[in-house]
Amino acid sequence: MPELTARAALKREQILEAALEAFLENGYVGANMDQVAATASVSKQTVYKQFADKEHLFRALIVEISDRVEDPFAEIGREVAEADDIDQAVRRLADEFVGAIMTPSVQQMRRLVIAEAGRFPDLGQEYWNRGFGRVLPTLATCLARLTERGLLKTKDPLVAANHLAGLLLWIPSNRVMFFGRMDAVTPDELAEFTEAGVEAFLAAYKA
Amino acid sequence: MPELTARAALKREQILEAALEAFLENGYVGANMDQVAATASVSKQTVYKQFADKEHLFRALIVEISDRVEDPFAEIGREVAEADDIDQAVRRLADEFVGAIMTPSVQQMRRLVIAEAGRFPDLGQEYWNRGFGRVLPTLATCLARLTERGLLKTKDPLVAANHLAGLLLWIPSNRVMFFGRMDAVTPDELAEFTEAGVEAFLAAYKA
DNA sequence: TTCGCAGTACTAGACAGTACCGTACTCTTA
DNA sequence: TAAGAGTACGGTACTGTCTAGTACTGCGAA
Repeated sequence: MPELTARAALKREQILEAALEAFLENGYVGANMDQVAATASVSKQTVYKQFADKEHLFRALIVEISDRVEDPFAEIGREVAEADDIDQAVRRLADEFVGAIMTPSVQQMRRLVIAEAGRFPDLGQEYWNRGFGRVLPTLATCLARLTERGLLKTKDPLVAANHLAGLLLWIPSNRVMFFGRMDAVTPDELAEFTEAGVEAFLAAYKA
Repeated sequence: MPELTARAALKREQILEAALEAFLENGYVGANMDQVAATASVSKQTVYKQFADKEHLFRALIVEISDRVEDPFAEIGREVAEADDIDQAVRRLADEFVGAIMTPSVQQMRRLVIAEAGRFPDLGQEYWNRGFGRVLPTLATCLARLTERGLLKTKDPLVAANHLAGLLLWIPSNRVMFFGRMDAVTPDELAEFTEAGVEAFLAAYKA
């Protein structure tokens, strides 16, 4: 990546933001470069100066976004790992987890990446590795510590982390994916699903 | 639907088959009607005689496919519901379930429908209702019977069915969705995931 | 003056959908 | 059996539209 002037970097941000909107709405093939330039309040020349072509723009966007995935569980995971009330601890973990994942922006990106995984398999893998691939081990570390402290019994903490994710997210995530709308799951339902998932997880893994 | 001659019905099948291939490969926008006609060994005229336009073809395809989803669990569910060894019963159920869902054709359709759920939300819903929406209650009925017989303890069998699905499918399904290739999960891994999921389910729900 | 960019016009190609022609099959009538 | 009418279809060419990417012009800031 060559050095960019502050001005150019700003334009770049605008373009990426506009591209995100366009790709989310219409997919890779359906997105329109004229539209991207217009939404970014930038000329096409500027777009093509920063990104060689549509594909490069798309790839840069996915990488950029997946880099943004800050791991919000590093801190929470550490806290929860030292809690004494295991029911409350898992419930807290689950709430934070579901709250972070069942977000419009995350779900939309998820749908976009899945949609284009046939065209760009490497991007799907990259997004996975940088997204879930970073969060799950954090979760697992937390579960491992709780196991160490005798509050849980997990044979393989990473598997347990995946099971927690599956119990919590399978229903609402599928609903959002297939129905194409975030409001396919109401906050009340989400809370119910979460509670049911927590109970099942505790039943399976509480020491 | 007007009556079709045997001849026309055959053409229709050829077209749908070709369309399936094209849409799976390139998505809705990327699929090419010339290509569809060519693959079906049919003229464009014939395509447009049977289907008003690209959108109608796509909709017909999705409905057709989701109608084909025969419920293979009606029988197996009944058998398993009367089994005496609960570990073996759940394991059997899980194997059949995973075997039926983690299939190239099912996974590809799933990816296609999710990819186009933004453009055709009603189709996503339809596919869901006719696919999982039919299989899950069957599973739930089976779990309910096992609960009745004192082998499991499920508060809400439908929730339990969803939990079983989440435990079994979350990992491999995500892998396939994001990596865009079926071979993102080897049969060995799939067997491991299934076994781990069964154990977690039994730990949570065994009476 | 020079550089970067907005605005716009342009090029080349792709593709949905239509039109038309010639052929082959089917069904009717004698 | 034969002829003729109607119909489905393959093949192909065509139209209109859309869009990725390029080129050019003029303007405003350093």
